[in-house]
Amino acid sequence: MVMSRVGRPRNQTARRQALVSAAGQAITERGLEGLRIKDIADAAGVSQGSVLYYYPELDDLVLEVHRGAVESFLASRQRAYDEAPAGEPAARLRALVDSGLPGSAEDSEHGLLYQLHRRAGRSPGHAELMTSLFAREVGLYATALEVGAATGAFTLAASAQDLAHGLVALEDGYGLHIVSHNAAVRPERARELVLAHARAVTGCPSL
Amino acid sequence: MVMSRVGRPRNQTARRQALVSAAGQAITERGLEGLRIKDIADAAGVSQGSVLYYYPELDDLVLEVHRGAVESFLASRQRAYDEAPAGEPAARLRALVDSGLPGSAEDSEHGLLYQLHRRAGRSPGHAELMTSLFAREVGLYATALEVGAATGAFTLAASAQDLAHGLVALEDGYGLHIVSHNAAVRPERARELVLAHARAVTGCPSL
DNA sequence: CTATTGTTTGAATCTCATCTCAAAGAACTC
DNA sequence: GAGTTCTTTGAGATGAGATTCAAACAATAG
Repeated sequence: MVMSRVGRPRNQTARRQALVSAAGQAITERGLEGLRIKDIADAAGVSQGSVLYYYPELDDLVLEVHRGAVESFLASRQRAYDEAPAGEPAARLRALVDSGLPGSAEDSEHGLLYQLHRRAGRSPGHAELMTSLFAREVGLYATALEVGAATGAFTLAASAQDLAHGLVALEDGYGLHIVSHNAAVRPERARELVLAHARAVTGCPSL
Repeated sequence: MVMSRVGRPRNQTARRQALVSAAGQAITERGLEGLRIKDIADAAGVSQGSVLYYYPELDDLVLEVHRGAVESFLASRQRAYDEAPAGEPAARLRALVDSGLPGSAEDSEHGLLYQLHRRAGRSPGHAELMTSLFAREVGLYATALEVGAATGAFTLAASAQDLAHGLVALEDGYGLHIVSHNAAVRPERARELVLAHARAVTGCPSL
């Protein structure tokens, strides 16, 4: 007798995706600390019971939100890089810098990411996501730097890896202050300072 | 008739100080999200009622914890700077870098600070503290850089202010990853990279 | 000492979000 | 259509923590 395929295997993945999106919205609005099942349910237009049906452990849902935010952020940076003219390493590096800093204190994409990163200190899963994000951002920068060095546009002051590390860390530092409403770190100024640093380590004046 | 000075004006400030210290401990142990009045009371060795007696608004207490953490952190950096040999700008700068990075993922002083900084996005009071901390750290670095430039030990690649900004942001970026358990950012490596950056912008090989 | 006000406590109460669950509804197989 | 499983709901149980409060206690003035 065959284990027959019966019943109602609907669009679990679609529902889950909707819940992840709704949870991201709820976190953006009320913060990670004040996150309530009700908010997620409301944002998704379903009942509280449904949320629990798909995610008996809320932490799993939050982890999915983090994963989604990381992937979408990386995709948007990759896109920014790809859309800049391939023949101009400086333009591509600039595109990376622009895509890596929050545009304002209320930038919701960056805001959500920083919120979720907070959990990394206490949750290995979140730490892993943050580690992966960092490594892939470093990879993006390292590629951009190496291409520039290969074409002669850049003269690297150290290994592409190390410089890429520094750029990502610098970005993260400024980004943290921007989303934290540090009045002394205006987005435009942060952008200038990161670019100045990039200029210094690549020896490329046109940055 | 004189408004007579009667009653029991005891050591309110001492009690408050004790509560602030206890709250800092509780936050370190359980995180800002999981902070319970009971934890604070236990850490301070008093009843829950006493905590509310002094801080009807828990937020006020948390803000005091933040203020205390900022002041003590700045004092320790100032001390590190002062204790390094006054005649050696490179040594003083190195001392600043060392005091600005968490020694490990479990560094409780840095961990507490990053925890508290999280509130800055939603609370003006916390944002102000973070802004003040940043400005004063920039001041420390700027002084160190200017002294070095004045004595000829450093050749600054840009204004001391801008370079100091960059150093603090870099530190914060690495610090964030360290306390977040990003496995790719080891404290020792972060220290090396910050020093390399300092070396690059000061032109001082002995850093 | 006594009155007065500051301090502390712990138990009772309130609040609010999570968790549980039985029943209703929906899609799919046969 | 009948049977089966998946899905959704909402109301009530549960529970953790905040808040209230009256009573006990302490220190100081006079």
